[in-house]
Amino acid sequence: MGATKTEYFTNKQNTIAILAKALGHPARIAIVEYLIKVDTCICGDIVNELPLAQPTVSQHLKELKNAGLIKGNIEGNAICYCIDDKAIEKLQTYFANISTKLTNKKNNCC
Amino acid sequence: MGATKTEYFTNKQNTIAILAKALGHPARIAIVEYLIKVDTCICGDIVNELPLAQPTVSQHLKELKNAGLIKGNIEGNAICYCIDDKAIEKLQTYFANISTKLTNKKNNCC
DNA sequence: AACCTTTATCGTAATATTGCAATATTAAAT
DNA sequence: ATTTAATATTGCAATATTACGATAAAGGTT
Repeated sequence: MGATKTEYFTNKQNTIAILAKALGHPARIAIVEYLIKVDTCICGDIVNELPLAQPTVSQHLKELKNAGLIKGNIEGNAICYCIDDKAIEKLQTYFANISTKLTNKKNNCC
Repeated sequence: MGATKTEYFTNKQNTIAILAKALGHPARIAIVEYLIKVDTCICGDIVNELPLAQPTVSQHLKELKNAGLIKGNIEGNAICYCIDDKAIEKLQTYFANISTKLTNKKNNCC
């Protein structure tokens, strides 16, 4: 075996898991933070920001893109990457929600 | 190779990545959601809530615990699991923060 | 003590991830 | 047309994850 049994879980659970998994690597966190920091789509230059080889960075970008966290537009011979706001918003809403639920908890914890 | 180069990234980036990674599986999302839903520490019974074998659930619980997302107290022959509020709060703050940054963006996107 | 319940660990198979050198692709520049 | 620059893909080795049967450990119950 060894393959995640996605079919046993809800769409929402799978969606959040996919987004979380995509951010489950420091390089991909660093990429997302960089894209937010520069406050614009960035064409080129992401590779130079990371301490990893170009193919490795390309692969991380691909995973972020597959998860829907970033978008990439071809711009000449470069590619322009930006954050996909919707994905971040999904995560923000999700954690704000469960955080609220925790605050309202009776806290009858052992 | 194949081992994550954590030493190349900041502590904060690694911390968020570890938490996100722990939530990067629908079973672990389901466990966290269940712990929040029941609004108390749950002693036993988590295995019955999931469509996975007991050793698999035990392993997922271990990973959530290692990442600091849940706490487990031994209670007789059962174990009492609860959410670790601090970890959820870390994630909530993190995403609220980058979400705000995105909203304030000039949006000079390609 | 013998038994049951609950949870953890071991061992193992299947699969996925991480990282990079080598190479390919694409499009602009000369 | 050739070169240059940016990014992607391929192929591969090392490692990690996912899942579960079998078994162990720990603490109640009878």
